[in-house]
Amino acid sequence: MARPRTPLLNRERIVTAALRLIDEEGLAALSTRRLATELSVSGPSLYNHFATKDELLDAVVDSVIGEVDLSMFGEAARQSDGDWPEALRDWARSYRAALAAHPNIVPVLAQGPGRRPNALRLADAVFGHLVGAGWPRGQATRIGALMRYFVTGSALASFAAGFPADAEVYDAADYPHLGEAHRLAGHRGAVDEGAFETGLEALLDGLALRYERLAARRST
Amino acid sequence: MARPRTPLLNRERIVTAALRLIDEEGLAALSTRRLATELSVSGPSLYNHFATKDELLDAVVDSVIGEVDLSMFGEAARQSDGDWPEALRDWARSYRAALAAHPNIVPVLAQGPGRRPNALRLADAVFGHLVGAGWPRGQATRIGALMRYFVTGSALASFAAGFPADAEVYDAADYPHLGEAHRLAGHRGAVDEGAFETGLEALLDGLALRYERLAARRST
DNA sequence: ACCTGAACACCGTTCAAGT
DNA sequence: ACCTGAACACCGTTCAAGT
Repeated sequence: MARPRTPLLNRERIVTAALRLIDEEGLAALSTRRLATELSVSGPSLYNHFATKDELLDAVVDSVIGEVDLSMFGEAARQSDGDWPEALRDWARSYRAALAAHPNIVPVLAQGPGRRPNALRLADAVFGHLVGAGWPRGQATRIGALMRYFVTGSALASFAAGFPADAEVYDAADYPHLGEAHRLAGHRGAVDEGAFETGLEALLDGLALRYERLAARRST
Repeated sequence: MARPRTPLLNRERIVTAALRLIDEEGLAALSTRRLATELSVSGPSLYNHFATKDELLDAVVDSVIGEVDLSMFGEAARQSDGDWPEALRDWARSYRAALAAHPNIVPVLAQGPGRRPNALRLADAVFGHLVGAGWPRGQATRIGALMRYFVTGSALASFAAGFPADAEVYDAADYPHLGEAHRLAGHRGAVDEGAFETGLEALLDGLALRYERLAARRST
């Protein structure tokens, strides 16, 4: 065939197929040869669109981050300083939802923004909003970091599904308190969602406490 | 050579060498052939000690979890109900330290305990202590989950090191608030440690608030 | 410019053969 | 029981050749 009149591939088609493969069969299932087969081309064809597999993975990761809603950090939203917990809450939920839809790529994404535009935009929006709300820059950095820790950790894997549904695993002599652990996997959605929401609200309450202390110190 | 009089390998030697390879060159660098070369044997030799590469990885993961201190959950420590935040704080620090020493294996470990004894022991100790301190079982499960979310997220990768040290990356037109982000990587330890400690204390404060509400409801 | 097949240095794993 | 070399079906990537 050689070069066709209209190209068979483009970056977007490749990224979409790669993400689907990662979602359905895991990160390890994404090989350039397998992906090429999926796209009905030969293995080396991909190298006309991405220099390396790593560059392709970068594009996949940034497309996932692009799904995170940042609108709550816009100018219109920043009317009053006290709004930051609401913004952070809405953002964290959207962030988690975007990542949890593609858990197998989270370990790559968690390495940080690197030079990926969508990831840098996200970091910029969060940091800018917190500083605008009155947080000192050093604190704003830490809050951005700890929120990423919590969200990536909660999207990386289901807590409930990490416990085998087989009751035989939990020998009462070895694990006296895990007698019901085999039932966790059956309530996967509720357990994981509940843990995320409890953690998020606890974090926001704890941060609000620190924000009040800051304000009190400033007014003296 | 064939079978030597004293075995060349055992599971412990293999696990130690595998963890070193993962730490120094990343999870992708761990191949059975490479590991065998490192141990001065041929590739297939490893299969006398582990059925698959996955089984070997499981052993590596559990050896890392085995480093987490659980002594704060012992009988002696559970004198009074109000002690749970201190125990949780000490445990979270030890948990994070153990994982952050081997960040490249965290994605594997974050999949949950599976059938790994040390991981199950850890889950059992945390859950048992929280229930013993008066938390309802459902809440105790969520707290165990959210703590794992936060700790694995914070050990998975450095937040600071995720931002390239190259100032050119942060074009002011695109990222108006990231003008200093290139300096983050230089303060890697302080930023990551600070974010973890801030997040941990905020979480514990937020949870203490909920614990008080629980106690208030019970006494009415 | 964009695709192909052939080739290189790798993988995980199986298996028969050795002691 | 524990190691070996040979073999199988895979990898990521390069490159010359085609249109």
